[in-house]
Amino acid sequence: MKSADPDVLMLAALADPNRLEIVRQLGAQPGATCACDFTECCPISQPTVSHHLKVLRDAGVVVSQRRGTNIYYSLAPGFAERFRSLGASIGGLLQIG
Amino acid sequence: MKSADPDVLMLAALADPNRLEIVRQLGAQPGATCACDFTECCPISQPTVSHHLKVLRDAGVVVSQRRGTNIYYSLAPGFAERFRSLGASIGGLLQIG
DNA sequence: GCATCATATCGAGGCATGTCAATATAGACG
DNA sequence: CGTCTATATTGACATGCCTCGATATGATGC
Repeated sequence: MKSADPDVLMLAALADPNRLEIVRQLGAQPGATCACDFTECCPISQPTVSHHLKVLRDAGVVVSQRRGTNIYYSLAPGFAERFRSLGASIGGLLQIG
Repeated sequence: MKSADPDVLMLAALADPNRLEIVRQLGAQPGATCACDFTECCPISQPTVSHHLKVLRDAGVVVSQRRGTNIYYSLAPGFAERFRSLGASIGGLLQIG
């Protein structure tokens, strides 16, 4: 069943309420966000947050960066472009305006 | 866990290889496509195609229209816009170009 | 080295989802 | 009405995913 398609992987990564909330928070903040902050935004435990971050990382949605003990996450460069071009490839003929 | 968020619903609907293929085919073709044509594009049975089409319909991704015995599907009007605005709400600050 | 904090991994439980065969519904045409 | 084609629904099974508690890893400071 494993879909090797990176587009499906990206969509699946976003298709979870908690992960979408994480990604939205990352998009709303200018810099990077500490992983510890996500335990507050979502009603899930720390291991679950870590799991979701791994899914997002594997899908190429976010990137991580160590800073001392903490690990900071931010949207992957080129993610917005990837999302946009996927939308164009899907509904290309309908983008009238 | 039922996510009432329509964005999550839309993303989940697209996050399946066969459904994404169906949606891509709908986006690539100018008019509407007969449901019977999707049994060729994907290696799945007719009931499964019908199930996927229902998921896409429930998520507001596609719309159906009866024409005699056949049922024709096309991308829902406003889907492209919905997808685009979701991308903007996620990666808004990163859309530099 | 040892204690501590932050994050990741492991293992398991429970629910959702994709898939199919079988059957039902709906329309078209005699 | 009966038959045929096209699509949807049902029921069942297998697999996958989200979640957690427990534990491991990794970095810091004493």
